[in-house]
Amino acid sequence: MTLSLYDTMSRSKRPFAPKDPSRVTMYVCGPTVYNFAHIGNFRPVVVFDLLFRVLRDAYGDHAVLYAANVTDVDDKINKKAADEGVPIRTITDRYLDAYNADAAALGALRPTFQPRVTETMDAIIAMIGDLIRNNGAYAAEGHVLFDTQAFADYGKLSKKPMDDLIAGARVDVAPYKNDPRDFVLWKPSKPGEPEWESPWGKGRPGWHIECTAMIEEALGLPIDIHGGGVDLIFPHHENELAQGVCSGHGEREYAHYWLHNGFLNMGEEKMSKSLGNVALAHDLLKTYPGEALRWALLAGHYRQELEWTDSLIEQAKSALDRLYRVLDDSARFLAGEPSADGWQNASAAADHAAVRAALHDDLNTPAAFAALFQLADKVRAAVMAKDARAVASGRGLLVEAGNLMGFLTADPQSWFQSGADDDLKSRVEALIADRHAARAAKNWPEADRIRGELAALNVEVMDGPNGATWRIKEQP
RNA sequence: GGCCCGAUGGCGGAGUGGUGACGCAGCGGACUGCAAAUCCGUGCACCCGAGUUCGAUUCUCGGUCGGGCCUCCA
Repeated sequence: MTLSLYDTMSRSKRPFAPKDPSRVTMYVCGPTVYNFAHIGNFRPVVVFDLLFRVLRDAYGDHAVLYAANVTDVDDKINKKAADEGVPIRTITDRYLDAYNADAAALGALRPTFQPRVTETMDAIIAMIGDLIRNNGAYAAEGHVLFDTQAFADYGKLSKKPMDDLIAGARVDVAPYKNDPRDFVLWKPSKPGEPEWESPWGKGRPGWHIECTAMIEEALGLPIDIHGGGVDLIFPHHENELAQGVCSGHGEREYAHYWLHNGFLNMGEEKMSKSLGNVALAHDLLKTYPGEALRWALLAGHYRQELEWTDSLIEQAKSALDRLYRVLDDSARFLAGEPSADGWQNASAAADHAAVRAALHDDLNTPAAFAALFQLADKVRAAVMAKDARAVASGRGLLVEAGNLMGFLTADPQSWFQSGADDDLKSRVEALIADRHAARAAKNWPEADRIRGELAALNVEVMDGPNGATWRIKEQP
């Protein structure tokens, strides 16, 4: 089965072929760690995590190398550290930990490499040196600038004609620039800012060169896939590409596939911290299960824009509830049956294959979800038909297909009872036992009174043939 | 101004030149002591105009509307 991916460079969907199937490389631009990241920052995290999983599924876990960088040199970090009166590293470590915790809660696997700018400084300086030697960059007044004239293909990725880059845009025109489009590779630090020794004086790297150098060091150039948000196409990725090619480090190649995810919008407005309509993943995770947020982030195709609303999250939660209910019901049914005999449910296997096929079609998550539901329906039907081997096989396939996407990783019971502590659980179990007794005595008013009491605890009880089950109701 | 993307039912959201995915929500029924869950059934759409075609939501052109980038936001 071929994997097809939409490549921004060619503006078309094309079959994916890694340069070396035993060593598939992917790089995605990661966070600047100066605060908790908002949910929009996690769209690429989840999208490219899904791609990471699909690649591992296709080429083998150890054949895929995924690097996502951490920017830990930045003005906002400096300011935060100054405000709190703590070392910069304290800030970056703190928010990197928080970021990784949030990403994990959203079901993202840890990337193979997570390079930091501060730990890649030698490679950055070396690459700048190579660019100068290759006549791709020049030093001026303590700065080193990339010479955009030196790269004939500059603007190719973003499809921007060179002339238009000056005509319409307000480019920062500095006296030390040969051309307004030239961008900084190295610059002097301001007083009090972190600085590193370099052949061009003490200073710090420009943003774009950091990523190029981190790719080079973590994966080696060229790479198979480079990912990030659409907003990074220009100037960031355009500049990365120029640097990578002109440095001569990748046989004049950089990335074979450029993938870009669409923006996440808050209601009508673009989501950004300056507008104040921030939804931190850290906060959302207190209210919603990580899988529900992950589902919501994958509800639309990754290249489309996505409106982030409460309704979207609730629909995602309800969709997952349905799947977990099938898992729960089928597990209860199977509990009283002999263990599976290895027979395979061919119909369910076809749906399982459809999930993978949908993902291989440029990560068509909505189609994958549809196949997941079809598979779930078959498991449900097998439960109703009391066909134990069909249930066992189908359920296994459902879990496997869900896991491929980073879903259905929880035990169904804990999914429905998430948020309940042991104290609440024992109280609920006691009340359910009481209610069971009342129902056995056909004491309906008492049974309903207890159900009301459970409802007051935000617990919903469901009577089934094998006793009552319960779950935590929707968060208020 | 330049470049790029999008417009599908109450909501989210795929896809296709001709039998109207999928999910959430709604409605009717079954089941249930009543509910919930589940099952059966059901209503609801392809921005506008022109063209190509036997036939267009799907292709082409033109509009309208919305969004993104051109400013170290994923």
